[in-house]
Amino acid sequence: MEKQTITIYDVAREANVSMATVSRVVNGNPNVKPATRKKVLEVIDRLDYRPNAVARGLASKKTTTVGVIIPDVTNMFFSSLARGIDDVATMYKYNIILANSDENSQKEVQVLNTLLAKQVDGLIYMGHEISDNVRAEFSRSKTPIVLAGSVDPDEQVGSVNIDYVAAVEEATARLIKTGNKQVALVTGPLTQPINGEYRLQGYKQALAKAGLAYDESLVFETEASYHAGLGLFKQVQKSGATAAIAGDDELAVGLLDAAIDAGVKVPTDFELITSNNTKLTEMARPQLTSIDQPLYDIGAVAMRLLTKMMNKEDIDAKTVRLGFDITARQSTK
Amino acid sequence: MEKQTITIYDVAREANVSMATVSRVVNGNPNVKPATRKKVLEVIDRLDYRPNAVARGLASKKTTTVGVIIPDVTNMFFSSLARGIDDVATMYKYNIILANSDENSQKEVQVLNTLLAKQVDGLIYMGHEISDNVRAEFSRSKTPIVLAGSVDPDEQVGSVNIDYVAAVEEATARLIKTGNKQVALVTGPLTQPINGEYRLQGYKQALAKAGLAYDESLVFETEASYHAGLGLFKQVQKSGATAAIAGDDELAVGLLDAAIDAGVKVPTDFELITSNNTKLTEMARPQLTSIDQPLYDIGAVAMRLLTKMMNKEDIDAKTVRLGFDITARQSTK
DNA sequence: GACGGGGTTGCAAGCGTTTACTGAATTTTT
DNA sequence: AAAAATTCAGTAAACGCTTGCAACCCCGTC
Repeated sequence: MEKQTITIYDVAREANVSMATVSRVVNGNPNVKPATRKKVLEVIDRLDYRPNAVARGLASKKTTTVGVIIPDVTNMFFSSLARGIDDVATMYKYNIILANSDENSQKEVQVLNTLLAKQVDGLIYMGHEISDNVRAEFSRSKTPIVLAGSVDPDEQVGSVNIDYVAAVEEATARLIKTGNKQVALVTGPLTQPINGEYRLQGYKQALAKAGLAYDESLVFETEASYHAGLGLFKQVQKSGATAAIAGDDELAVGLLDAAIDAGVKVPTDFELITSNNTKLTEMARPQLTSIDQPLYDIGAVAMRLLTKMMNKEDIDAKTVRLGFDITARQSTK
Repeated sequence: MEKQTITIYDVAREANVSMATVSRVVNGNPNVKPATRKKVLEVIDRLDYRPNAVARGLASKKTTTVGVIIPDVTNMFFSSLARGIDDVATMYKYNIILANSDENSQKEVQVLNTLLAKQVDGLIYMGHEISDNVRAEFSRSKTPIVLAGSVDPDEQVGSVNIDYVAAVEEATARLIKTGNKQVALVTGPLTQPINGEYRLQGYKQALAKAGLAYDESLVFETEASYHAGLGLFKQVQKSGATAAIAGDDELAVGLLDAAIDAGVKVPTDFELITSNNTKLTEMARPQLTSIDQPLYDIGAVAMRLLTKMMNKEDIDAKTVRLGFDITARQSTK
């Protein structure tokens, strides 16, 4: 004897009204006499009725669920964004289907399809590189999509981020101002626009403005991970650089730890600025000076933007650029 | 002119078969002649048909979606579990609805209800304390539930974790062996069974076996956060403790950083063992010795267990206890 | 006291699939 | 070669809810 799930019919019967009426009170439709509403509400409460969201979704063509594609929840950068996303999603009564992609375009396409099959009302994409396949899916689908913390040269979909060019330029300038003639740029793959186009450009601009020549051997392309940083420091040091901009916090901590392990004093002998201002920057010793992009807010704003799109409200701008700061800590003079 | 979404009917018509047949091929039902299957598949491909998961869910009463309640994605401990969960979920064709609860029982109940309304096939709960409200919802619902990385004295639902008593006992013993007469235990709220019952018990057992008296003033109850650790170190030091067991990695890093900031040498003057072996333990300097609970695996196994429950397979044990280790690093002698 | 209307409520048609059940076609038995 | 068993495919009834439309009730009006 399974406990029979109770439906809108059961409520209707018990309350002596039609299911349409029950549906109306459940949905807050004003066309219900207060007395009736009260009666129905009581029955709902008594029967512990809980509307079946799947049936609702089928009938209304809205699932109040959005898909979120994330490279890796375990990465603070993305989990911070995710937290912002989830909080405003909750605020607007949406739920989030979270799917890890490992930045693997095949998985991304795969995930994108199951998400669309599940009829999500919207989609938030995080990741540093939008492959052609993914881009194709984006333009084919008419589901609203917003990029969070990602840049995309062709602005097909919504997106929220900061001005990475300006941020890196400012950070680099700062390092130059404290006397560093050779500043290294250490980032993830240059194929990712955020690195290969934006950060690199900001870096070059700062150099140019300071009258310094651009030296390719000071640009290090690696994986954005702690271990990559740890392993790369020696080379960075060998290049003659006395300071570095890191494109990722874990990467920066790796660099920092390697410096410490090698007996290099930070910031005295080597200065370091990182990019994401996650908790890690505070936890490191010395604490890391960082470009402060408001991760949580980026996620939050992205989700907010998405709600507007799902609501078909007018959007003033499909891409929102949030402000950034540079938080000075102990890894710079 | 909106692009009309195409349904199973469209496919059926184009392929000159009934929708039932299309449904069969989509679901891999063997009762379809190969030739027919091929024909249908071609049409599906040509029309770019994608089965509507919501309709499927309604008809089949399965959503291939599981709910995951997490205190905070931003916390490495939980995000590591989440990653394990998502990976095996994906492996078994499930998706995950992720909801942050902030360990707030009101939010938890709230979330639990929307998750159940969405007809998730199963539920994974993370959190250190199961409030009575939540427990009540658990026993009322007939949806399979598994706790990941959480302990619950009354074993109503499935759960996957390690033997926290033994782990802390071993860690404490280790600290005692290296000569510490006064070992502090620094954890989150003692109201959480994992702290107030398990860890504390393990701690006491180690003390007892070493013939040391239990001293309440060496037990510190705080919030499991970096800042809490940072602020608490002075008190810990004042208590006379020369070593500590921390119940959380961020907390431990806080303690460690405060020690460094105060000029206390770790491990020479103060030894520290933490509990979760997240990436943080490697990133800290000195690196943190830690109880090594296999977070990813706990998540993975929890999800695996859940799939079995959803499948109504026989379960040998509702609660599985994974092994643990103690990874020695630089914060202990 | 018949009439016009707004406020309420019920009816019933979907929403896009799954899945008994049935029936026809084909193959296997005997 | 007829009977029995299989295979393959179609019919139609759910699944639980939303929603346009129609019907009804109750007032205030004239």
